[in-house]
Amino acid sequence: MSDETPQVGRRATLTDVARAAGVSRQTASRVARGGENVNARTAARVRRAIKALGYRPDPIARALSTGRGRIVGLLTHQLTHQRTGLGAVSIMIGVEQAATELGLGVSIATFASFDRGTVQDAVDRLARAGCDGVIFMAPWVSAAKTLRAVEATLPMVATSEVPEYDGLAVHADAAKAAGDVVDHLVSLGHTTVHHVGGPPDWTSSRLRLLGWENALRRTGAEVPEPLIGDWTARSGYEAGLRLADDPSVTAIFAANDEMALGVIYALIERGRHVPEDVSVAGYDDAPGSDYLRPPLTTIKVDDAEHGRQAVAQLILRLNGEPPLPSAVVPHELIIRASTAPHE
Amino acid sequence: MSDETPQVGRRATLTDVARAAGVSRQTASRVARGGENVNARTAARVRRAIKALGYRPDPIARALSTGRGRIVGLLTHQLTHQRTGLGAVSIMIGVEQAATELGLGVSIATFASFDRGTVQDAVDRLARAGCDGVIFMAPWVSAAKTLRAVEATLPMVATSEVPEYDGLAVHADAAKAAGDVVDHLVSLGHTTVHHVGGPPDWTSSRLRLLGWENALRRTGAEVPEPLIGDWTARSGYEAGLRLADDPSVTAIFAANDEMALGVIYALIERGRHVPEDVSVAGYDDAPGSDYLRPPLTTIKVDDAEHGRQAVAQLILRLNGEPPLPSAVVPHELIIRASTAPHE
DNA sequence: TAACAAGATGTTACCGGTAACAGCGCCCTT
DNA sequence: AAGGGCGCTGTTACCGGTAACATCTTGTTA
Repeated sequence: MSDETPQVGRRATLTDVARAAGVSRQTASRVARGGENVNARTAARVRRAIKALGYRPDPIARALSTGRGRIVGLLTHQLTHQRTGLGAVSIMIGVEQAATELGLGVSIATFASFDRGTVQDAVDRLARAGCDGVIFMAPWVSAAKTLRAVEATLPMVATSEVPEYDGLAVHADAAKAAGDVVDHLVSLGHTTVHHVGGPPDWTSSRLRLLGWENALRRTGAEVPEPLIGDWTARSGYEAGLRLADDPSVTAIFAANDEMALGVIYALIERGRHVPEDVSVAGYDDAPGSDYLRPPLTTIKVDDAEHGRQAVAQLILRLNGEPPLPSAVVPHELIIRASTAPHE
Repeated sequence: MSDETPQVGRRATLTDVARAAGVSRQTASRVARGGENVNARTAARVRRAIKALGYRPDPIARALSTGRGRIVGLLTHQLTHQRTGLGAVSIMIGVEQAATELGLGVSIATFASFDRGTVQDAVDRLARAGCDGVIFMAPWVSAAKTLRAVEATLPMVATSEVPEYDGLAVHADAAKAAGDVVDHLVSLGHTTVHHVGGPPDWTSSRLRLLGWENALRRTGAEVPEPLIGDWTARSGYEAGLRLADDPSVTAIFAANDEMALGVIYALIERGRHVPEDVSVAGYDDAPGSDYLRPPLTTIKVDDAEHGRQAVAQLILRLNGEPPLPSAVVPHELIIRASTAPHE
């Protein structure tokens, strides 16, 4: 094994390359980055040396020198339940895929509570870690101030719509999706649709509720008082108990699949059949929702694509280019057996 | 606003602190790190300057200088379904919590397929990003070689047991957990327990199957041929169809909740009641499994704790200290209505 | 043919830390 | 009183890159 075998011993540096190619470090650096203003013959020689030595630039040194780390920060919270969990991990994977494709690293920071200080700590960690920009999974409604504070620290893209915040955000059109669910149920002959919403301080709750309400209004249907859950099946169950004994309830839209599960449980427990007596729809297309009894009508969003689009927007932002106008993640209404014609 | 207001303008550096305190940069550095061999009075002066200027060390510069990045790498794959998805995100959160507590950053890299090259690329990315060590979520059986390759690049802790790999790993005792399920079913009067396993190249499949088999053997029960699924509810459904018509089947243990869902769907479709005719148990305690009909008996593992323990082991490893012997994540059998006495 | 622009390369300094070593004062030995 | 060790502090160099500027060729133009 010769001294120059790649991967053995100390990693090759630019200085090694320069020496091997008989040029200055600076010239080697120029070639390594793309070779502007370098003679073709020289460049070829340097490239040969790079290959022979297995040289790869050290991102840390580069970051120190340029002040830019070529790292995307991922800021997310620690709730582990369904809504956040599975969607979040898919978004993360999308982010990582897109970032890697662009040669960027990904650092993560999480926060346990939604208050300003905690979040700011997390952003600071990312900033100090050399992140050039942040993708912020900020799911709660009153995040506007926090978002502005984060944006002041680092360029940012949010992964949800946030009221009173007009910075960059990539998101699915949750209100439209909720409207699709309502339209579907109305078209099945239901005169109105009841709603079991998520916690009011969550953006997704708010938008799903809004979309539900607007769609009902649009069709001229009565808008019943919504019930509020906390995303868990148990809270869905409790809401379901309250709806089960009201014979005018024939269609229920739960803001996520888990709560839909609880709703169905309660309905059945009270002797009402799904979907014969009551149609139930969810949101998220959680794994397994196709083999519930009955299989659940729900909304599916491509979360990985969500993550990829967020990175795309962030990169444009970092390069000072105008954002893509099309940054809305597509959704799809998946109709299954939990919703059926009324009467 | 004075020049010294923290957070305004350029971040304070060690040089700024040194100048403000009237000492050399080196002394300032010593104090910033803990103040060995520094006069108490001097140290106090430096600390005051640090506070006044809002100085915080730059991890990048430190990493360049020391060669250690104070970053934990998180290596995981891109499958988004249940088993990986939700468990993975919880482990990640645990990792991030523990790392943050220790003042470490977290970088992630994902890989799309299990082949050596792809995984090695991902580790390399982490290595170049300044990670000191890696937590590797390597869920497949034949990973031993890959693990050794990763370990050769960076100190590593795996989050699953891997056959023929004797490096550090933190994991739940999946075989024991599977045994607990079987024991529970046997104690209910079932003469044997059928199994719907996950893909054979997954460690968790293998261990759950092994634990199931051993427990049956131990109790002297017959060991029926296991059926193999792919973690999805659909595959559980298909397995369920094959078991449904065999009257000797009275208890089924599925290797995850999603497949259990499919199994139950098939059984009911074929007119067999759960749990009256057939008991079904799953694994994972997926959100909502408490409001399935019937609520699902399953195994719950504290994934966040899993992540925390992995970090703890990694840190010991990095410091050259002996690993904790107790690195087994506890699990819990959760008994619900999907399992019932036989006869 | 002198002047000058553009291309190619090298030199120097710097990013913000840390390590290694040198120097200085002081107290304690002997 | 000289020597030695210790506590504290400063100096210098280095980590692996990049930016800014200087220098030296060329080829082009007036």
